[in-house]
Amino acid sequence: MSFDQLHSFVTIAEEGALVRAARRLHVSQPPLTRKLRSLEDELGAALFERTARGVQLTPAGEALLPRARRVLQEVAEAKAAVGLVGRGDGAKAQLTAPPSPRSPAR
Amino acid sequence: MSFDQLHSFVTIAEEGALVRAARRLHVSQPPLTRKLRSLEDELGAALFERTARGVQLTPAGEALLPRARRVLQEVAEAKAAVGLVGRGDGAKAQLTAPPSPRSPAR
DNA sequence: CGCGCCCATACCGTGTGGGTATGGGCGGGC
DNA sequence: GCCCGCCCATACCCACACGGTATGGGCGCG
Repeated sequence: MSFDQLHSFVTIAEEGALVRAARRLHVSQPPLTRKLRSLEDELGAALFERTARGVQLTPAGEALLPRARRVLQEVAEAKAAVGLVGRGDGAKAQLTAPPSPRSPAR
Repeated sequence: MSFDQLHSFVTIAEEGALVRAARRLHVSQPPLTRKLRSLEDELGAALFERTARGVQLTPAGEALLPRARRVLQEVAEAKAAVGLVGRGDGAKAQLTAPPSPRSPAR
């Protein structure tokens, strides 16, 4: 699985149609069909019902959607945190101890 | 970025050496070198210091490590949730409303 | 001083991902 | 009833990325 797949999934869910999501993601529709298919395949469950007017979330899809959003957001935060620390800003040094549930003393 | 990259990063951090991580991940060492390099490149910061004895986390790497672990765990939970719902288990239907920030579920 | 451990690079083959072109189904307008 | 537009699926092709093997260079330790 990749973040890209999750991002595609979220966008498809928001747009309600593959073609619209494809336009918003600046890709063409066939790759999206494949990506979604591979994701469903990997998860072992259909995430959308295909209709003539677009797609609609299945229960499995609705279960995944909020989690996918959360994951994507956390990744973005992680990137930002690393960026701050990595570029050597002393003032942000405390970010090295992130707001994680429990800090596993490595 | 991919989950695979994050997983590799975490394993490298735990093992303290690319070769050991490679063995544990059932891949060879060169791909790991590249994967790590591409991750560092994408983040714009070095995550490890390379030494003759292995690798050592930089501040940026230490900032990323717990976040990476968290992301990976959330992905695993998302997969599990979809699996339960998708295979049509009515009893787990309430999983469609996922547990907020973090659940000590597991 | 040699040996072992570890990371980096070079090179190659395969697999995956994206793009274009095309087909089929369904609903709405006339 | 027919035509047109929208949308998803498939087939085919090409390029990039990923993984593996082989090899080189650096450093610490006995």
